[in-house]
Amino acid sequence: MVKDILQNLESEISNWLKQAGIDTPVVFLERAVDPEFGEYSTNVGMKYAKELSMSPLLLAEDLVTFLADKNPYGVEKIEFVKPGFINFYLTNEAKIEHLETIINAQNKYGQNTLRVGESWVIEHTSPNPNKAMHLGHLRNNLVGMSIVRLLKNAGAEVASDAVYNNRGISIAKNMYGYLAHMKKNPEAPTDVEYWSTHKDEWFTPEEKNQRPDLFVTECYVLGEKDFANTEIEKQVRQLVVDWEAGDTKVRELWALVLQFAYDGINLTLNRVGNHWDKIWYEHEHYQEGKDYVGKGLNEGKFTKLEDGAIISNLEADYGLSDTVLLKKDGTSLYITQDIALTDLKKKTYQADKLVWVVGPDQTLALRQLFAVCEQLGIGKVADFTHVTYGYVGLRDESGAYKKMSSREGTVVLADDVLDKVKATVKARFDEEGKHDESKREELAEKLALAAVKFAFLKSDSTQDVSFDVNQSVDVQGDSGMYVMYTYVRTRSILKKAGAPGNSQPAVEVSLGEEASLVRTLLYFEDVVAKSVDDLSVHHVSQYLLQLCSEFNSWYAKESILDGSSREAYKLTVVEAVSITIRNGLALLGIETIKEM
RNA sequence: GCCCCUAUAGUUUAAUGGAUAAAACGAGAGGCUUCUAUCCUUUUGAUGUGGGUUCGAUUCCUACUGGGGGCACCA
Repeated sequence: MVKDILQNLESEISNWLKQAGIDTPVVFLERAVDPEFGEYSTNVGMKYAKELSMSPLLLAEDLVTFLADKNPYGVEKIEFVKPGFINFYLTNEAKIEHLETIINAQNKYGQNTLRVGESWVIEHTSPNPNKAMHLGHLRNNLVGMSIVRLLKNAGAEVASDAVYNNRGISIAKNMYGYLAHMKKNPEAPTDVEYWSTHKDEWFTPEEKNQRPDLFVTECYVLGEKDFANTEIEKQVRQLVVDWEAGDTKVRELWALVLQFAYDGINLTLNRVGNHWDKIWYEHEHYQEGKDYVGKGLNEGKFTKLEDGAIISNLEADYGLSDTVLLKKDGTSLYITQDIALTDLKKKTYQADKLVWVVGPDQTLALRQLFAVCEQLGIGKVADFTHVTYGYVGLRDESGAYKKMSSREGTVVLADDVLDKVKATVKARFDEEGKHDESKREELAEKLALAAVKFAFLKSDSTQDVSFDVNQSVDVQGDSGMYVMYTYVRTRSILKKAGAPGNSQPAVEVSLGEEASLVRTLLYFEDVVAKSVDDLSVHHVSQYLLQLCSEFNSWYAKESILDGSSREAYKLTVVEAVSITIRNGLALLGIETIKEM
């Protein structure tokens, strides 16, 4: 296998360097940037030249002579070149053997063992219970889920989780908005007591023919507006106090309004294939956070201010600005409950590593949380990772970049974009008269998901992106649609050829037009490994685009089912490409279709 | 004011410190009697500015400029 060939070379190089006097050489063969440099190359010549006081080129030359003498398996040619690179050319047999490796592995191709024995907990997409999911939330989910898949694919134990931050003033605004504005008779009192005995005098989302999350958004917006009125503000704050006191009727109202929100959000999450192993409810553990803060105070790690608030002490050891851990009235803050939750997560899953997939505006808050947890002995900062994802901005007609703003009404909902793409795809099917109605519907939904997911996962998740809704609908070029189309092509060829994988491939050692495609197929596992290291799946997306582009070029030039002696071999190339695309898309959470 | 992130073709995005900075969209030219043209071929065009480290810098350091985010009792 190619893996063994590379490992063998790396260890030979490593041995040579050790003999030459390097204590712990770091050697790895990387993908050569261009076919003219072979399949793999290494820069050890330049890297260790100074330490060995040799010229890089001479070092490379000596090393190549040494390696050539070993006559390593699977290697056609080794050369040293200009600044001091060493290039490795694999034999055609080795490359073709790799195709069989792919076909034998099928769905397992691309799996690795990089994180075996590790236990990870990934928090992502904790829903905001007063909003329907917009593009920012969607990005959070797609990034979070792809990290979960990458780590599982790398052999780790992974739990994904979310927190329902379901207490506090904003929920109370929802509740008030509901009481005040969703009653059927405007004359009815805005009152919890009255509501509790006249519940059917209030609208449900069904009765308003509205999705429950949009219904809640409306409650929130109206409640927020009313909050400006000091009389109403008092009532809303009273709701929080009554909730804390455990008032049954207020709790009932609270549960009802929250359920609307979560039901609605889950419609979107289920659509995109979200999964959580565990949902934490803030109201179940926020009290425990106070105990941790009290413990830290007793141990002298935190400071009590004159007004009674408890503050962190992070300046000296962490260079971080301090934050309040407990309010002067003794009530908890976001960070208070997160301390308890972090400990809970670690204990529940015996987790080695915890990841928070959260927006960049939380960076400081999370660094403070990590540091405080370390001070309390809950875990080490090095084992906590904040994976941020950049903002999703919009582009207006003039091409200017703008943040989404609920105040300006420019928030784009996840479902709206999916629906728009779906409609475009569907219209195309209708036009072409392909498939029956239900098939069109099914394919259009899957393609819309593929297009939108790919659009988000093809670039580095930490970068801000600007999202052009119209461009997302225009599904050409570097897109999920392109990759899917290519996959469908491979399936179509394999289908026409008959059952794939049955005939023993004729190993044809001369490579033709497909040479660069076969070469690219070598790198999938390297790309996946890099994605695991970076916790970002975009390397896989970029790789798939390149693979598809090369496949399509070959496809345009050469007829595959030509009845020639090379046909069986060409089919193995097609099948290897097909499997690689399918497995790559699976890492992106994109389900393939066989026809379109 | 202080802290963090960020700057690549006209636009949207790639590039473990490595070789000629890679694609797509847009604009121009061409290609289906064929395994699905949602495709292919081709032309065009970029590392914000000044220093530094290095054999080698889009990548690391530094200053400046522009953009975004954050800064104690909100979440």
